[in-house]
Amino acid sequence: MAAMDIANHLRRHKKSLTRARAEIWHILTQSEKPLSPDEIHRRLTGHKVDLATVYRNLRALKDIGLVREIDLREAFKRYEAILPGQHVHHIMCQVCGRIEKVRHCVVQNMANAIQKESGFTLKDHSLECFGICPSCQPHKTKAQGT
Amino acid sequence: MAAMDIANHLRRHKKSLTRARAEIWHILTQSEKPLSPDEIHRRLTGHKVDLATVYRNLRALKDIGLVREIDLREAFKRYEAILPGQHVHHIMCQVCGRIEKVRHCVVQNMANAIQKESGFTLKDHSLECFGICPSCQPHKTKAQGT
DNA sequence: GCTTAACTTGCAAACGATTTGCATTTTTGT
DNA sequence: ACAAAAATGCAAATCGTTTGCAAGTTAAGC
Ligand SMILES: [Mn+2]
Ligand SMILES: [Mn+2]
Ligand SMILES: [Zn+2]
Ligand SMILES: [Zn+2]
Repeated sequence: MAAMDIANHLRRHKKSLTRARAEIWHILTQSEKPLSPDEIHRRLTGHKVDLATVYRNLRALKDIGLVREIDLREAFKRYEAILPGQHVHHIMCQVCGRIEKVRHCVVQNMANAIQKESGFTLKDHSLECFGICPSCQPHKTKAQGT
Repeated sequence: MAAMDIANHLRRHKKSLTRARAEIWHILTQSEKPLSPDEIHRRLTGHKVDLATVYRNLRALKDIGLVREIDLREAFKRYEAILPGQHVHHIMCQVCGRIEKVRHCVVQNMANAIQKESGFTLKDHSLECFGICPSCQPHKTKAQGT
């Protein structure tokens, strides 16, 4: 989604390109990981933007398909820009909380099998992984108790 | 998880087998779909159980690995009994809300690829699908506009 | 640019799912 | 049955998120 296109995308949906929206969109496109509403709010540096406005805009951007909402089993949701040609999932470290992208999408390969098994037409999916990152791997010692 | 084993499983974790727990567990094992705390609460027929107790017990059962918490993009979480040898995901109809099991797990096949790509040790994952169920399929007519 | 309608925002209050403090009750292990 | 540990009911608190409304901004046509 070129920075230029977002305005058109918004206009098509009768939405304005406001300062808050532009800044939120910028923050999301720059971030390497999905951000919480609060994190986004704290990164807003220009004119004052209310947290409620952040929520309203995240919802608006999500509704028109520019932003994806992600549940990583935290107390809040995270949001990330949907970039063209990118289908991304995530893996979060259960020890340190680090979040990385997983570009591998397993679901698309199996879409047919899932549709066949369920009889549903598959439209969308959530896939998030949890594990232990390289830095948090337990150190192996010679003793290998139970 | 045989009905008998749950008591032992609880005991191993210093948890009691209370009437509320037994009843909640029974409700979960009988349900064909994951239930919300409120749905569970409404299905409790025996002696009075407070909704807070339902929440406390769902958390307890989840913490000791008997119950799984599921996010289907609703305002609440759903819970389901973890039965031995079952690895299940779900697909929800975006039109009528119907929920079906997806016994197919795509992630396990790709676990190695994901671990290789991310460097993480994969421990767990969430995978939920969304689509349109057979009853809600749009009726096809001869006209096929854009 | 000017004008007006449509859309958005700040602010404070409301919401709703979930959690928690505490006195009381139930369950457990002996 | 008994004491200790764990769980419960109840009411209040929490906290992420939403909403009403008056005021401010943006979009579109002159
Ligand atoms: Mn995918
Ligand atoms: Mn799976
Ligand atoms: Zn880590
Ligand atoms: Zn349906």
